[in-house]
Amino acid sequence: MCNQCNYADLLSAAHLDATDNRLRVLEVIGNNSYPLSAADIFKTLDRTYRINRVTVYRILDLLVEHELVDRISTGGRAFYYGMAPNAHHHPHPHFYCKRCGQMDCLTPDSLNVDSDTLWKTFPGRIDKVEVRVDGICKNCMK
Amino acid sequence: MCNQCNYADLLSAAHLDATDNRLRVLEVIGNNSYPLSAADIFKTLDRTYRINRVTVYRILDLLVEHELVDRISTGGRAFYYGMAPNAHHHPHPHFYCKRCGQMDCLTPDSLNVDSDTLWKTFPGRIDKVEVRVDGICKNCMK
DNA sequence: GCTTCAATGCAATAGATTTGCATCAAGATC
DNA sequence: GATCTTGATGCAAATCTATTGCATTGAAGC
Repeated sequence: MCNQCNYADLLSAAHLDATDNRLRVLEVIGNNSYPLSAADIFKTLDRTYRINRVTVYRILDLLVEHELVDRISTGGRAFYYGMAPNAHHHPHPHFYCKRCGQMDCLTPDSLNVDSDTLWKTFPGRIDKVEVRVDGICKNCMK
Repeated sequence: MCNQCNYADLLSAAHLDATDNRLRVLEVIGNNSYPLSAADIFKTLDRTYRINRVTVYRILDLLVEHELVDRISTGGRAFYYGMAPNAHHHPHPHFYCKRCGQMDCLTPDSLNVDSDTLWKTFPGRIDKVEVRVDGICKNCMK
């Protein structure tokens, strides 16, 4: 849950019009404490405002392209979406439960990843380093 | 390319019959220097021996389940498959080029990941830590 | 020889995402 | 004010990847 991000500002800083749909998608992602799938986001929005599934996908693509939102791969088939790193959101690893499909955010320092050397020496362009822990969550262990 | 793994031994150590198809799938994965998609593996095999796509998927599931093969997520839609960590294969991060879809192995120490604390303190079961670097590869940069 | 069972093939289906094309509304232009 | 343009959206169909259900086959055990 983020009380610090102003979603309209984020959009305009990325030179994107702040349409109702874009704001709503961004709010759903930003107000959630863990990443969501496109289907989750669609379902959440569609309960209140009628919106098309494809519109959600297109907005997600746009937000990812403009680096407002992070597309996170899971151990499953669907991508999950969370806020991209910015002033209020630091990069952090995720935990994916392969039993229930829930994805959680781990604290930025729960895993210590030193990628400095790679960034300096890699013969290509690095956009991001994704760290994901797979396993079974506490709830599913019971 | 692995000259050290004996695939029949790996299978029997996992209590799996060493059928021709299983051996071939394992060989394709083990003899390749970077992870392959199920479609890649299928195409490679089907050129020489007629095999069904579903059989490839089923063998991959089996090998992943028995931890002979690692299912690796990419920044794209398909999973890629590489040898699971064993005596001759150490865990290592991967690089995924989002332009050409090629996935490369990075050296185990190109990124320094310290996950000891997490393994000790995490309130659930951890199966693996996947580290993936996304970007554009040297070739696609030209 | 007969039974059993795992491995495989084939066809159909599922799930996530993308594409093509139509529509609509807000501005810009005349 | 009428027209043109453009970006955002909706809807239907297609695509890609993976999975499921059911039939077949072939070797091992009896």
